[in-house]
Amino acid sequence: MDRQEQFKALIKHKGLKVTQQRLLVLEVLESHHDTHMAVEDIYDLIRKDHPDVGLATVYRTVQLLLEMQLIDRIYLNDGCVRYELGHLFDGGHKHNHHHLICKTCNKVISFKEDLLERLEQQIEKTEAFRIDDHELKFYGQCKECIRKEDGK
Amino acid sequence: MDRQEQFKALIKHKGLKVTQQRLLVLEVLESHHDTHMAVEDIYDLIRKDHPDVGLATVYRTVQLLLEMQLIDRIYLNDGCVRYELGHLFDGGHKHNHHHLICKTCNKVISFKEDLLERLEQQIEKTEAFRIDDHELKFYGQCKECIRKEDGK
DNA sequence: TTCATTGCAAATTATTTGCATTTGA
DNA sequence: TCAAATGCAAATAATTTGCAATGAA
Repeated sequence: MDRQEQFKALIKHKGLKVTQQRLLVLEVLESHHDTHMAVEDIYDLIRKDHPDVGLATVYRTVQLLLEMQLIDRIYLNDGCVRYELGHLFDGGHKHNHHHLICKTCNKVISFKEDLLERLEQQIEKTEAFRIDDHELKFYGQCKECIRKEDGK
Repeated sequence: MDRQEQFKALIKHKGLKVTQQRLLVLEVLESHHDTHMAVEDIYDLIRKDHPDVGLATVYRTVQLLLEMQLIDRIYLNDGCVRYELGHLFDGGHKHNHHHLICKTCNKVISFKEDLLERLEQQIEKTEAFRIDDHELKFYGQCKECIRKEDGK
């Protein structure tokens, strides 16, 4: 069962309807799976082929997908709210938000790494806090920006 | 030199003025150093004793403190923007944002931990990205909420 | 058919800005 | 004195909501 089928099943199971608009939002997020998209970005891409989809619908759909935990909300430090396809679609294994954020060009690089498990275990013990999920951002400079700065 | 003196010196050095309002914002952040405050929270606290300080001034001051890197902006996943006293005031050592966020009661617990250094080194090598700072959030349930849920 | 969903426009919320007035150095 | 800072109100930006029309089951 591919993502779209999975999504349709989930939607129906909730007693909701599978609409063109919902599929479009999902499609856009799927095809930009490597980036982090603001609602306006999603809206603009949908508009190209479907000019009469409303912005409010995109907001509502994003909200819905978020509640269904199919997408994740990301706050980078530029103040913009962005979204990306969530982990449930990646086979349901444990979720990780790992981002390298360049403070010069604002590029965001995602990476996968599971070295935090030991730390989590330690924290669960010392803080008596059950950890379900984590989000880790490193701020610094990407190689392109380091190179440019050196060249000055 | 205490924080306030340090702040006055920095402000003057920039050719800016030490005003009552700026001191008030700093004071509020200092006395709530354990929490993360929204601009409105800061404004409300200041208002109690100084009813004619304007909200716009608080926004402007927070902006200024942020640029001076004296405070840090935090995005929790409830969509609210909050601020806390930054690391420069803690002696200038390397900055860490470590938060445990309870998904049930939204309580935020801060913790200090430097186990990420090895991971940073590895990433600097494999991704060719220079890391200046990081931010780590663990989402889960705090002990109080675990207890309450068990008691149901 | 029937109720969820949509598009639109208006409302709301958070934040910023223009400007006349005030104030710190 | 005099530019920087302030308070207020108006402007802007992001998001949400009310409602009549539309569309999926």
